[in-house]
Amino acid sequence: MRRERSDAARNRAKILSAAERIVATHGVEGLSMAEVAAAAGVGVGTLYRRFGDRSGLAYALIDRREKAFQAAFLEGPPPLGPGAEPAERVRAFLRALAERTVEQLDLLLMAETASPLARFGGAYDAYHGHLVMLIGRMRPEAEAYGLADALLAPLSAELLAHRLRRCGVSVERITSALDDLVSGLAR
Amino acid sequence: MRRERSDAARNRAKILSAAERIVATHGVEGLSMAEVAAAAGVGVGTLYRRFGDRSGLAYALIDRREKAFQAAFLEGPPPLGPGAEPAERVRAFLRALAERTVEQLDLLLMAETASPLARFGGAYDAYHGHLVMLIGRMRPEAEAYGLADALLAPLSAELLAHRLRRCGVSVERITSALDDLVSGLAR
DNA sequence: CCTTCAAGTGGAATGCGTTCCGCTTGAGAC
DNA sequence: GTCTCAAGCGGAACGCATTCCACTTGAAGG
Repeated sequence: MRRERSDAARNRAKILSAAERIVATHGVEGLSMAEVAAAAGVGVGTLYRRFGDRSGLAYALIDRREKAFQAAFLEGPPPLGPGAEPAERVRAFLRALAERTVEQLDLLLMAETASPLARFGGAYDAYHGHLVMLIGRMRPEAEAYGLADALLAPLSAELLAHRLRRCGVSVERITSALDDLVSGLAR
Repeated sequence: MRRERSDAARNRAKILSAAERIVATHGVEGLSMAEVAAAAGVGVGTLYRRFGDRSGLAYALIDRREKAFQAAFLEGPPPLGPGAEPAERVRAFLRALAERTVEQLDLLLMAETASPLARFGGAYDAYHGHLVMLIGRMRPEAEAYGLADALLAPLSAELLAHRLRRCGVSVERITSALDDLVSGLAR
């Protein structure tokens, strides 16, 4: 596939900065496609050509931090990156993921609402693969595939939002429960 | 709150049977509010008065089986109901939940898409409470609250749909991985 | 019966995500 | 420089969930 045309790249940038501005001033609720298009000075058709749909736009807004996060656990310094013990890496990963999810909670909720299965096949599978690898090193005989889901699924934006906002549970409590679970596996 | 008026009850029944008919013939995608209203011979306003929104209608369709399921694990015969060992009850519960979720997968996906936080505060919390109770009996010192989420979250309709339909994983594999996790806890 | 009125009703109106399609333009080929 | 055309563009049109509100009615009290 050919490289993006220069006017298209310019529009992509205009759209993203308009969207960021809108989120900053009116929150995620204010992020309607027509609104963003108007603020960016383009037609709505252009938004859809560039980002596919509403959730695609949301993921694009999330993307920069996401890339940094993936780089950190794949090749960054320990305890997140290679070099530390597998169990420690798993704990560090889950804590970092929880933190990142909370930071971007509104955008993630919006993205998942707009298109609920989009997160699988994207970031989720990358996290899952990473955990399967680490769990395999901790306990080669374990059912790493299912265990990885048991560690990841409780950190979905939706469940996290519920626990934090409606049950008044702290992130620390959630991550420390997962820590316990990992320690149980490591033994 | 007063009892439902007789015409209202009649309309509720008409709407539910129309909705069931539509799901049976055109699948969940065909279940639009206008469609259901027309098939039931009522106005859309009536649908909203009775069921709140699209996801409310979906949960109403799920409800009958849901009630039977809740009765089964709360007061039915072992191993699901009281009488069996806690660990065995947890395993039976998770297997039954997975089965029920798969059976109603399309409706559940639709309901969660339409209003993603609605499932918490409803059935999810009931399941969670049940598991917290059982885990507390298995291991009083454990972080039952977080563990319950780690057992439940992997059975969300969305993750299950992904694993079954896109990854080709079987339900048996998913539930047996959870079985292992529970056995690890029971030790 | 008759009166009263909260509960219930229907369907037009609204808002928003998404699609469609005829027009425009960047950029490679000659 | 000019030709060509795939890529890109804008915004009208569409479908669908949801809201709104003026009208109707079941049923309780007198």
